[in-house]
Amino acid sequence: MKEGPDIARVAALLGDPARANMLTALMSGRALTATELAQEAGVTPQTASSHLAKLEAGQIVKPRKEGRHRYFTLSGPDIVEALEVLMGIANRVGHNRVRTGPKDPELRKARVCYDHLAGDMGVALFDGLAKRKLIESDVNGVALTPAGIDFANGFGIDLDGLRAKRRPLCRECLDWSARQSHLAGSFGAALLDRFYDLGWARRVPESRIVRFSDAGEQSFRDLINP
Amino acid sequence: MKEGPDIARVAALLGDPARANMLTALMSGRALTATELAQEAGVTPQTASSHLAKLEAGQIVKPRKEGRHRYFTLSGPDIVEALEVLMGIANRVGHNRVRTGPKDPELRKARVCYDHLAGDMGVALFDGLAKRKLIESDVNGVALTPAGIDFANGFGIDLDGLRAKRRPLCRECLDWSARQSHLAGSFGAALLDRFYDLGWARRVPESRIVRFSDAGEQSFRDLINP
DNA sequence: TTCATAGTTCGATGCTAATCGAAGCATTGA
DNA sequence: TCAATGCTTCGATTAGCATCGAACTATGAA
Repeated sequence: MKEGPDIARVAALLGDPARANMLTALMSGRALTATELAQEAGVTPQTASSHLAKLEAGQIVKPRKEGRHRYFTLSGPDIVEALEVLMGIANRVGHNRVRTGPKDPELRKARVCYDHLAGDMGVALFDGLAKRKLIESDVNGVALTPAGIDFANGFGIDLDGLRAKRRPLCRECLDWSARQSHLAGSFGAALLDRFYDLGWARRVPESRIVRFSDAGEQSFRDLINP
Repeated sequence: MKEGPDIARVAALLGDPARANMLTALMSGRALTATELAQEAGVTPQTASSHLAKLEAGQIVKPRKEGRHRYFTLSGPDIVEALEVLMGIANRVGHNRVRTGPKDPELRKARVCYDHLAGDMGVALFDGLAKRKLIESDVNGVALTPAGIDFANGFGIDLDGLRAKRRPLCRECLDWSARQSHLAGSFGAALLDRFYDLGWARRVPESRIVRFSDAGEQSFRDLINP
């Protein structure tokens, strides 16, 4: 008999198109209701309910009851990690969904990865901050330099507040479309929040796309390439 | 319509018990023949052939023809990464098939997990490095401390060379015989290579067992418990 | 109370895929 | 040439499961 963790059981849960669509939608970081997830997956509420029951039993998602809604979130960061790795593989071997809609180019350019910026602009942000020596990447991972700390404070980010949380400040996250690192962690999330607040960009509803205004994109370019 | 990489297709390939068994066996890093993989998976050669054809079409494994054998290997380090992440999730949510660990005591003591050390000694290595504060583990994973970087350089490991690769330097890999973490990633692999080079240990052919010499084991104990 | 919405359960259906026996190639060795 | 081994293809069987219509429960609003 085989020993060890039963990866087939977990992988099978991620291996159904409808469930994969739901989980991908949850990577936006928002909690979604059962009905919303049904729409995301393109199935009826009954089918979605069956899938969600399976995902819940397998502890892939966590439900939270609120009024007559049930909101679902991913059960942990390891799920996000697994989905990202699988996306990387699917991308490498060319398993892309055949019908690449009009959204695809926008998605590759700038999208939200859980709560931080990914896509070409996410990678550009990471590289730009590194080139300006605001972040520094050593064997431990990424960290803010002293200059980076000054920058963050000047940019309106409450670093002390972020540090109080358990979550790491900076973290690399591999981008499936660009195949390079972008900036994750609470600092990465805070940066994206500031972009929203400054009006540089906004979320396109019902998708993971982050759309920059012309002026916002110019400001962004100035930021990373002064 | 949905956009992005088709993770369901990849996940479904990993989501069948027979295929998952084969892939887990290939994590030993050795190339295995179709018949060997059939035995590992506990299915007949015909069934295994069908599975291998699917895995090959999905570019999860790579075949290499040699005489009248076909040797299979995993198609890339990202596959290993995916399997490791899935193992971590499966363990976290308690999806274990485990009743008993590896029966062979030697296998339980020290074996290779793809390319790094697993088993009791793998766990001891992880704990020892942590106790010496050479590695540090936070919510997002493991990382080398500054002292760890010095140690690695002094131990003959080319960290800059390792970092040039896309593969993560440090990663926790859950040990299913000891049920604790051992050290994976390129640094974990480099450590095991050094053990071989230093003559501390060698691979037992035709198995995943790593056999330490008496002197080698003593040096290993000194390393992790100075 | 009555109606509307959110979500689930049940049952039927239909499709996919895993499995293995039997037979067929292909390579190697005698 | 013949036999043995490694592996694949074919065909039939089976089981699981995704799907949805219909009916049911629960919450909230009028």
